[in-house]
Amino acid sequence: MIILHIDMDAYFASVEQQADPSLRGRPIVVSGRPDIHSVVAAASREAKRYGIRAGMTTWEAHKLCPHITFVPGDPDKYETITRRFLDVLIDYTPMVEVYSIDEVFMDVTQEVDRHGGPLTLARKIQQRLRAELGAWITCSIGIAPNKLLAKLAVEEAKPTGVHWTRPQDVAQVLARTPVEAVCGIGPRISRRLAHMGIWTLADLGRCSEGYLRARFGVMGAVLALWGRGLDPNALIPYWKEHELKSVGHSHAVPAVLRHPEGARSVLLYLCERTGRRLRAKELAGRVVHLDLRDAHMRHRGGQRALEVPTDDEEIIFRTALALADRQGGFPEATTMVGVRVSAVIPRGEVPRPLLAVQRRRERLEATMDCIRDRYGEGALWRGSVYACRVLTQATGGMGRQKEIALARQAADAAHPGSSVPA
DNA sequence: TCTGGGGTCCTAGGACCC
DNA sequence: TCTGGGGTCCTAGGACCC
Repeated sequence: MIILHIDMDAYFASVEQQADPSLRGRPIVVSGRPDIHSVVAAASREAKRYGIRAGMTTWEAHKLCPHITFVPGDPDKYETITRRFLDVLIDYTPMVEVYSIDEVFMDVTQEVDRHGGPLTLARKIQQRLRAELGAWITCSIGIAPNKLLAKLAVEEAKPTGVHWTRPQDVAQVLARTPVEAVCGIGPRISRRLAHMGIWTLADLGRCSEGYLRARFGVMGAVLALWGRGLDPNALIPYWKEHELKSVGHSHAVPAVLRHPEGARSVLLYLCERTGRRLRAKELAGRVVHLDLRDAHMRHRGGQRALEVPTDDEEIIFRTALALADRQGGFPEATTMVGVRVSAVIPRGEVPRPLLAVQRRRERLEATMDCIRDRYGEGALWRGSVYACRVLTQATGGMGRQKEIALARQAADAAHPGSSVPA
């Protein structure tokens, strides 16, 4: 089998540089929202020269390179470009797996001979992508007998290169690859393995499956295969796409809203977004999950199953509030709020609500969706959400105590009772 | 100056039913 | 008077990915 792993180089940053010539050749960082301390989603190759890496806080990036340009991320733009490069790849074979927004696997076993071998095919693909997307958007390609080894091979190819791991090279790769380099082995598992004296994939390969199973359960069986350079995960072509399992949103809470009332408004906003996205995808979910994080980075939350799957933001919000209450309310300084709806099924399979009040709300939500589809997400706001937004944007330079007092007032005014503010 | 936002999958205990 | 085992659902929590 011949598998390609295609990984776009510094993807979000390259897309921004391609779109805006004034950003080309400059150190730039694509990050989240400007109103909170965020993390680096992508660093341009120029930024990487300063030691800036994805996952770093924007504050660290600024320290490493004071003249860095921060660009707010634009997920829609990246998705559009991803569609375009998928169109190119599908031209070569339908056996394309979309692994993430900037990574794909291709099974080109049937195609390589026609294209003059794996290396020639990989280079052809790179040239095609460059021609279609622009010279600033480049990719690296790893070639190997399976997905596990192809993903390892692409690391050797970066940036902009091609690396082929042939079957006769596998033993060497296993001997030099540390376990934590494998996708699926995180800090926790690699620490446990280190305690057992296992550092490389080859070390792992010398363990019996039974030994690993006894210690890692189901994961042990997978580890045993990885240690021998085998991959139990077959390529899943894009046309066999698995269905979405859950939909949710989470937000770091801006400093001015880090009190229970502020967190409550953020939660309402996130429930709104989640309901809207469920409706857009014509899905409804039966289990609501809440996640709250306090100033010490401790998480609390919970989940609750509903009787009937829903796409109604008010039901999601009320359920999430009940979960928060069960935990003793919101932490005094809530730094993150997240809500997620899982156990989703197609909307059409959900029985119609019997209550008139619920049907009325459905119509209201459908109308709000229409308005936002037509005039943008900012066309409609609930009072309390809008108050928080204004506050977040307008409090720069104000004293911290005054900010908090103002935020409390705004939140109190917007939702005095327990019902959802309009 | 503390550390984003979108997901998936696994484990384990308890309730409940047959 | 004491009591098995399997299946399914719910909840909590953790690990990991890009």
